[in-house]
Order: sequence, then structure tokens, then C-alpha cells
Amino acid sequence: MEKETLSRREREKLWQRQEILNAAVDLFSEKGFQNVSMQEIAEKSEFAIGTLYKFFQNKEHLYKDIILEHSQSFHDEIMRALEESGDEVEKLRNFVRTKGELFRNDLQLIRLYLTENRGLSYNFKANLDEEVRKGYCDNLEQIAAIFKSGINNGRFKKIAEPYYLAASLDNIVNTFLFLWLENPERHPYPENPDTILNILFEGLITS
Amino acid sequence: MEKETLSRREREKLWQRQEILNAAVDLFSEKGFQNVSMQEIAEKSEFAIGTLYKFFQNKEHLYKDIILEHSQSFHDEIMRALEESGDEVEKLRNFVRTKGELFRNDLQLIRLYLTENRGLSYNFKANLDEEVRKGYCDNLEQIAAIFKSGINNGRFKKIAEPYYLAASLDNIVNTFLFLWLENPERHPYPENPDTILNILFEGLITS
DNA sequence: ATATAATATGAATATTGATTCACTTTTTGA
DNA sequence: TCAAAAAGTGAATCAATATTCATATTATAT
Repeated sequence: MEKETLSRREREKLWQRQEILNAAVDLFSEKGFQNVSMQEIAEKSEFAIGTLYKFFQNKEHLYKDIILEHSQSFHDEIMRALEESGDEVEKLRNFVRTKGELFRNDLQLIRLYLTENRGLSYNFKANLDEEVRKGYCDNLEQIAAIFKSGINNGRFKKIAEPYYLAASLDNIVNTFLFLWLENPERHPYPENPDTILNILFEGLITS
Repeated sequence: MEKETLSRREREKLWQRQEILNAAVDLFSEKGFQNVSMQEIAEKSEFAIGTLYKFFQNKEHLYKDIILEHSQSFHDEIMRALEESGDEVEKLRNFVRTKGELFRNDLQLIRLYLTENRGLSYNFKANLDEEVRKGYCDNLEQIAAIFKSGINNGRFKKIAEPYYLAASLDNIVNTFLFLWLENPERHPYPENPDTILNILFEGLITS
């Protein structure tokens, strides 16, 4: 609706808000929610503590905004990759490639993502989870749809329910990302997505 | 070395210690480390706060002891399952079955395990991780050895490095455990381990 | 240029919870 | 039975930090 209706002041406000958010991401992704104080965020962003509270109701909201923003853009990009044209196999390749790239380009993201999506979260994070999980589930459903379509048109065998295939694939990708994270030289994330996909594509058992 | 050399008093000490530990597991697995106070643990175990400090140096040590104890027994049982006689396929079945049982019999364990092994940990937990990770890695290596052996004797095709296969399988199992955790009726953990293993065993692509 | 409103500041406050330790109670051994 | 040692107690201490708000600064409009 409103495009350039933002006044200079309003744009500045937005910019400042982003400054705070950026400083906070750095800190949260490095040390985790509990181990970052508002003091630190204030120092890093070069605002006074009181100012942070002008922008965010409290520490939790500040954190939520970050998580929601990041995870939404992450899930959006995955969704885009899944919708790119191509047959089922090509779409899965896109997924594996894109998720790998997104993560490796943004270590912060991976850390935030892992602290949020793995591990169980307690307290206020539980609600947060719900919104984040929504995006995650959408992704999974989309992947499941690809498997289903492949099964329907005979390209795939139905070795498991599509949804389980989707969840499994996602976790296999996570496996490789984890290994990469632990030791990038020893376990580089595969150039070729088929290195990962073959775990699903090719049968292990000799027939 | 010393078997029944424990005096009545010493046995009582051990028992009390266990009482505290038990109360603490309940709380930690329900609410997470940060959200449990020593006060709560004292109340639940019916000792005074001061007494807790007679048994444990501090809150972190108390927590560490729990994690180490639980994860060690967990990894030991997995290892036992992997060593049970049988061919490669049978061993993998044992693994899938056993890990599933261990988790479902002990929801607490699953929660502790997930908070420890997934997600990233900061602070003191990092060291802890190292010890816990040791047991985890041993398990993985053992599984990898099974894949390797199967590949060598021609029972398996080498669709990926054995270690990657092991990590992938473990995460596929986690996938199913997660789904079960979220919604046990809708996603029961499969009776038949092959439901899970087939994701690896059977090729997805129609040949 | 000046008054008024909007914004920014950070010292002071409030809360939470880990840890200590002086004191009480119980156990032990002579 | 009794004194010394061991164990148990929990109110008081201490530290960390989230949040507030009276004050100072800056922007806006007349």
C-alpha cells in the first residue's frame, strides 16, 4: 500500500532498528540467548540500553524478531528453490544445493537455526517455535509433494510415505551440514547434490 | 577392586546422591538447565540447598553428572545392540529397534539427549559435549564398520562413504523419533525396523 | 530564535537465583 | 553416656542483569 510514504525520520528509525538487530544477531549466534546481555547489545550497536527498549518491548521480543526474520527469509529461499522448474529429481537437487549454500554462506544463520530447530526449546521459545515451525513444515510439505508426484508418475518407487521421505532427506542434508560444520576440510559439503541424494536414490542392498 | 567394602553409611550416601540426581533429571528434562533452580531441586529431593552442595560442587557439576551418566548408559546399550550376533542387516535392525526402544522408554532421556546432542551448546556445556560426543562417535564408528563390512563382502553397494551412511542412518532414525515425539498417534515409531531401513536399502529411483 | 515535542541516555532499581557458612542435629567410637 | 566428628540446614550474601524513568539532548514548527 504505502511505498515511499516513509519520511526521512521513519527511514532512519528503520535503519537504526536494523543496526540493533544486526549487532544482536552477531552476539546471539555467537553466545546464545541467555549469554548475551542487553548491555552488550547496547555497546555493540552503540545505542544506550534505554534506547533498545524504545525499539523492542524486551529482550525476548528482540530475539523473536531476529529469529522470525531470519528463518522466514531462509524458508522463503528454500521454497523458491523447490518451485524452480524441472522434474522431481531436479527439484530435489535444487533443494540440496540451495540449503547447502544458504547455510555455508551464513554461519550465523546455521547457528541460530540449530539452536532453534534442533534441541528442544523451553519457555517463551515454545511459542516462537510455533511460528518458525510453520515455515519449516511448509517446506517439508512441499518436498513431500515432490516425492508424491514422483511416485505417482512412476519415476520413484514408494519406499516410504512421502512425508517421511521428505523429513528423512532434510535430515540427511542436516547430517552433511553438521559434518561440514565440525570439520570443513575433512567433510566439505558435496559439490554434487547427488552425493547426498544417492543415499536415497540408489538402493544399498545389492539386488 | 572394592566390592562390598562399602559401609552402610557409604551406601546411604550413594543412595541420597541418587535421590538428588533423580529429582534433578526430572526437572532438567522438563525445563532445561537454565530454567531449573537449585531451590527447586532441593525441594523436590527433600534436602536443603546446602546439602546439595555437599554432594556436588555446583549446579554445573550436578548437571554434568546427570548427562554423563545417562548418555553413557545410552551409548553402552546401543553398542551392545550393535555387537549382537547376526549379519550386517540384522545388526542394523538391532540398532534401529534398540535406539527406538531406549528413547520411547525414557522420554526424559530423549529430551536430555536432544538438548545435548542437537542444538549447539555454549559455555561450560562445550567441554561436556566433548565427553558425551566421544560415546556418540564410538557408536557411529561402530555403525560405519558394519556398513564397511557389508560393502566389502558384497552385501551392500557403496552408495556413500560408510561413515556418511552411518551418520545418515542415525539421523533418519532421529527423524522418526522426532515425528513420534511430536505426535505419537499419528507417527508411531515403526514396529518393523525395515520401515526405516528401507529408505536406505531400497533405491528410490526406478531402474 | 525560541518553545515544544520527540528522542536518547544510563544511573538507579528490582529481581532472580547461585553459593556460602555459622549454626543445629545426628552419628560415631570410646 | 558423652564428647568429638560428620552431616545437614537455610537465612544471608553476592552477583548478574533486565528493566525503568528522571533528565539531557536533539529535532521541529512557529
